[in-house]
Amino acid sequence: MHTFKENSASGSAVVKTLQASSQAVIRLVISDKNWLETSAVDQLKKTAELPGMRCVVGMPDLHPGKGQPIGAAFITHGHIYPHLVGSDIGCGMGLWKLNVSKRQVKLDKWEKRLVDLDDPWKEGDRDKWLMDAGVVTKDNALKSENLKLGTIGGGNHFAEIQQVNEIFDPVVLSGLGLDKHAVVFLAHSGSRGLGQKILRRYVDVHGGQSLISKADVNGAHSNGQRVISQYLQQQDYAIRWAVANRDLIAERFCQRLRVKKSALLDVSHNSVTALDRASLEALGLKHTDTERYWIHRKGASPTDQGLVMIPGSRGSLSYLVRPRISDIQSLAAGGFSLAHGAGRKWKRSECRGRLQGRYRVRDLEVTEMGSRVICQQRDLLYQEAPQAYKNISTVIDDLIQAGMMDVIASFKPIITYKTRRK
DNA sequence: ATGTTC
Repeated sequence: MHTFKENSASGSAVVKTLQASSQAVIRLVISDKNWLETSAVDQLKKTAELPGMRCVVGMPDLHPGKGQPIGAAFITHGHIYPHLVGSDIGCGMGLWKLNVSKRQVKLDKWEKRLVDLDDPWKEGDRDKWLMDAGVVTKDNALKSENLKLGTIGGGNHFAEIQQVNEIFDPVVLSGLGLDKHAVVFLAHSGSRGLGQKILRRYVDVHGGQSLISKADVNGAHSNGQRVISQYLQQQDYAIRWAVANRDLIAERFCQRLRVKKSALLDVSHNSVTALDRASLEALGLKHTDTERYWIHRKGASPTDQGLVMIPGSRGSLSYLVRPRISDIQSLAAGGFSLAHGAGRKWKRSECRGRLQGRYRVRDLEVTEMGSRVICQQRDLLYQEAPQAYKNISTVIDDLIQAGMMDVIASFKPIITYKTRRK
């Protein structure tokens, strides 16, 4: 059991400082009523020991990952760690408004129309789609990944048709053109094999080591500046590729459903970016010209990109939220990041054993909310069952209590698409 | 998370 010291500076009982001394501050935006695995905290502490690390913050959806935890923000000075961003560079949430109302959705008919969406997009030119989106590269090895553009992928990725459930801020919601009858499309996907290829290039050479941005560093990392700008350039390409990917996923679904879409937001939760001066000041850090401060987000949404969609598990509500930019001190205490979802509670490997005695495949294909889940992979269906995830309302509550955001509206799933591949 | 593979 851990004992936490309250962070009196932030004035919040949710934000807890685990470690304030030594080189890096460790904080958790996690209340006592939230589920938290010890191994995730151990992983967080381990990353705090990396050279150049200044601040690590666990989000309310923090859970263990492969070496480093998922649902966290990592602030470094002078160092970039590609492996902290992970292989799915640019993974995130895209949200669109559909030009239909909830009563126009015919469940059976729509479900039947959602076919041939796992294979590469053949109805159009993938390279042209990227070109039109301004996503171009001369790197032929990266171009070869374009085959998968417009596909969702596996794991926790999904596409979901949702309806408005509850409205908390009618003014902001109507500003988006949404009312209580609105239907939206949410895509959670990333850069597929592209991000993995980019990460591999750096891990093969540097392992878990950082790329050092220090301009005048000597010795082994004297080419650090060049390596770091290469990584950032490739990362930027992967992020923009992932945005175009989510847009094509939405386009393919809309063509099947014979509806029109209009974009509402697209926010990535896996990336590394430089911290701006105002953020540094809020953290009490000094701005320097020779070395930058970097924020790595792994399963954490940024608070400086406007509205954010935080989905629950499949079969629970998703929340459209607005970061409280007027309270920069609370945002700083929370690592300028929000949760990216509910967060796993159980390991993938243990879900089937825990659930298959109580739930049959048919029980999981229709959720307690009455929504449909299209997932023809039995193991994945169990791995992604709502029971395998934390309670999203606790995650949302923790972020509100931390003073970091306000909820605009909640959304209820109608159809979740995972895969038709057996 | 992904692509490849026993």
